[in-house]
Amino acid sequence: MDLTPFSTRQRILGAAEELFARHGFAGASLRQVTASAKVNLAAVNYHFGSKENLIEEVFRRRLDELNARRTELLAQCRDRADLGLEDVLDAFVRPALELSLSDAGGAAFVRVLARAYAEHDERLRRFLSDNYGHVLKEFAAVFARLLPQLDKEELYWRLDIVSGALTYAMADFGVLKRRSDVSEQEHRERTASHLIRFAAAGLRAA
Amino acid sequence: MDLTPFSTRQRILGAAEELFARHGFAGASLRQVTASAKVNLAAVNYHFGSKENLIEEVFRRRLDELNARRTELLAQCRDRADLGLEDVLDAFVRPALELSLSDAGGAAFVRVLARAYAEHDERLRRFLSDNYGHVLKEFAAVFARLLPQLDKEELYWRLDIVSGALTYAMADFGVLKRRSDVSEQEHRERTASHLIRFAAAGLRAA
DNA sequence: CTTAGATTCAAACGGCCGTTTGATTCGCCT
DNA sequence: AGGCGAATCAAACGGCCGTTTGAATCTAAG
Repeated sequence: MDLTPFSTRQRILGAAEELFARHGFAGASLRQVTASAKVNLAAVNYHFGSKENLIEEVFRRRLDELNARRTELLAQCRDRADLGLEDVLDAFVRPALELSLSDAGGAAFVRVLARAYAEHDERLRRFLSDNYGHVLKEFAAVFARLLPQLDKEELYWRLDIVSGALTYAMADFGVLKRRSDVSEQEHRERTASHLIRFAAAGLRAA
Repeated sequence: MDLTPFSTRQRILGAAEELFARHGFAGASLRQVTASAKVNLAAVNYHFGSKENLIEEVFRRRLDELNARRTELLAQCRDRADLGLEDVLDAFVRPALELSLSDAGGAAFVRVLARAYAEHDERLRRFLSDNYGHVLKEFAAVFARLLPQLDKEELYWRLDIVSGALTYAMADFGVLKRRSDVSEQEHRERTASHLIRFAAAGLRAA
């Protein structure tokens, strides 16, 4: 009987995701990762080449899907005649919300994403910018159309603030604790909804 | 001629601040810290007892002053008759802004603070909550008075989002690059000003 | 000057780190 | 059945980690 139907590769990625979320990239060792994944220590370097590459693969596995979904929802926005700020914000936030609800690893990954910002690592930033920067550009263009009163610089300031608030809130970094009478799913959906209303008001500010 | 007029203790704290900001708590080693501070390796354990305690002291040194200044500005708010949201937000943001402009270490510390959120470390969170939680409570009370239309839960949601956006923006985590024709000081002041306007609009949202 | 306490120092401690090796096992194809 | 590449394994590599030691060096009071 095989209790571990997932491949060695997948089990490593899953364990790395959770441990990186909890202890950071430097703080989580490959020994912890491989022990948690119940695979041999050498498997990481066999399948990924190095810890650095493993980190990149942890991002790639989730971001490919996340950004495809964002692009898809944004395309739906473009067709709408009565498009509101809230719709575009939803197209950006909802995929992250869905990811965080999909499974335990998805929730962990949202925290990993937030850690990536804090790390300020140049290689990691370039990797993210090279692979997923175009999606952010597409969103910025749609926001620009909806907020014609803002000049380009002002718009970029505000989008930067929005992405910060979003990253922070979805990663559950705040001090706000989930009430015990609210399910994890309900809690996250409320977070997203509050976030969108707050961000829309901030973007519209005089 | 003594080129290093600061005490061993202070030089360790300064070097630790900068290296923790750049590489994180796990990523910056005591060997890097003591080399950068030009002190003996053993000095850290002599003066602070452990790396954990050093981390706490890095926080204490700056937060005591930061929160005293916040409390002071908040007290001035209480006396004003025509108090606006922006004034209270300013009382919260300005001390962080002043700190980040005071010296290189201050700017580094603002990033260290943001890292503390990302670390999600239980001991660190308790330390921050125990020592500085009362200041946040005072601000929350004043915000509650200015936003009577929001119930308590709604208010806490929004303040949580505000503190996230603030932490993220002041730590320069965004992708927005400072324009070369704007000084570092001017850049940070604009950040604070944009932040306050954005947050005020978000807090006022219907 | 002497002495006691505070501080600094080089060196070493055991332990964990990321990575590599070379042998062994597995799964599949002819 | 035999062979071959892919995958797994235990073991070891050099190196850096946080911490401790005990001697050397300061500093200031008796």
